[in-house]
Amino acid sequence: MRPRHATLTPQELEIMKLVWERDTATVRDVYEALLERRKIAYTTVMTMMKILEIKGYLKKRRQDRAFVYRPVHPKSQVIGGMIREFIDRVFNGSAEPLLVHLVKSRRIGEKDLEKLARMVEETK
Amino acid sequence: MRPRHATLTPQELEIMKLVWERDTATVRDVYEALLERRKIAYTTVMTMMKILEIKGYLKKRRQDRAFVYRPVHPKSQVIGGMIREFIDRVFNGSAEPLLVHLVKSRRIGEKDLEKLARMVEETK
DNA sequence: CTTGACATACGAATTAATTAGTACTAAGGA
DNA sequence: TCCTTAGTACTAATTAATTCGTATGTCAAG
Repeated sequence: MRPRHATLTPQELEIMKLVWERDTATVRDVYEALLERRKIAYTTVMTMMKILEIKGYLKKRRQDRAFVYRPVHPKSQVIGGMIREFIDRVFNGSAEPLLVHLVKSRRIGEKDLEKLARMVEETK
Repeated sequence: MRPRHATLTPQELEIMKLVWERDTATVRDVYEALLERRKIAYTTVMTMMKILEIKGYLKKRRQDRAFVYRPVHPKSQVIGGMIREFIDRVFNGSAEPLLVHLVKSRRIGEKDLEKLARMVEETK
C-alpha cells in the first residue's frame, strides 16, 4: 500500500499557492484561476479543497451561500516542511549535496552567494 | 487520473540509491539491503526493479540464473532531474527562494557558503 | 531421482491521487 | 410561481504506487 504523502501533492500545492496569495478564496476563485492554465471541472476543485481541509491545510467558513477557505498554516512553514522532506528523502537529511548540485548545474552563481552571505549576517 | 511521476518515487529512489552505490546489483542484493531497514518481500523488490527497468532507470543482464541490474543513468543526472522538478513545482523554477529558506532555517551557514564560493571559483 | 533452495513470471489487492458526473438545494429574477 | 444559476454533497472511475502471493522452472546436493 502507498504510504500517505506527508507533504502536499503537486495539485494540492498548486491550489494552496492560489489560496496563500489571496489569503482567502472560494472554490470559484480557485477554479477560475486554474481554468486560465488548464481545463478542469469545478467539482474537481471542490473535491481537492475538501481534501485539503481534511488534511488540515485549509479551514472553511460559510459566507452567504458559499464556503470561504483560508490557509491553516503560513506558506513558509508548509514549504519548509516540503524542503525538509525532500532533503531527507533525496540526500538523507543533509542540505550540502543539494547546494553542490545547484552550483554545478549553474543554478546558483556568485551574486546569489553574496546575497545569501549578507542574509546570514543579518540572521546572526 | 494521476499524471505519471516524471521522477523517481520514494521507494524507487531508495532502490536506485542501493544500485548506484554497488554499480551492479541483483534483486537479492537489494532485497537484503532493504531488509535491514524494514520488512519487505523478495517479490516486492523484484516488481519494483522490473518497473525501474520499464521506466528506463535500470537495465538487466542474465548472469547464471539471476538477473544483474545496472543503472542506465548516473546518479548525479537523475538527482539533478529531481532537483529541477522540485524547484519547478515548488518555486516555479527559481532556485533562489529555496536558498533563502535554507538560510533562514539555518540549514546553511557561513562555512557552507564559503565552500560554495570556492566551488564557483573553480567552475569559472 | 527426488527434494530443497532460489530464481523469475504473472497477476491481484490495496491505497492515494486525480478527475468529474449527478443529485439536490436555495436564491433571485422573469 | 417557475426557472435558471450557483452552490454543496455524494459517488464513482481511472491511474499510479506499493506490496505480496502463487505458479513454475532449474540446479545441485543427497
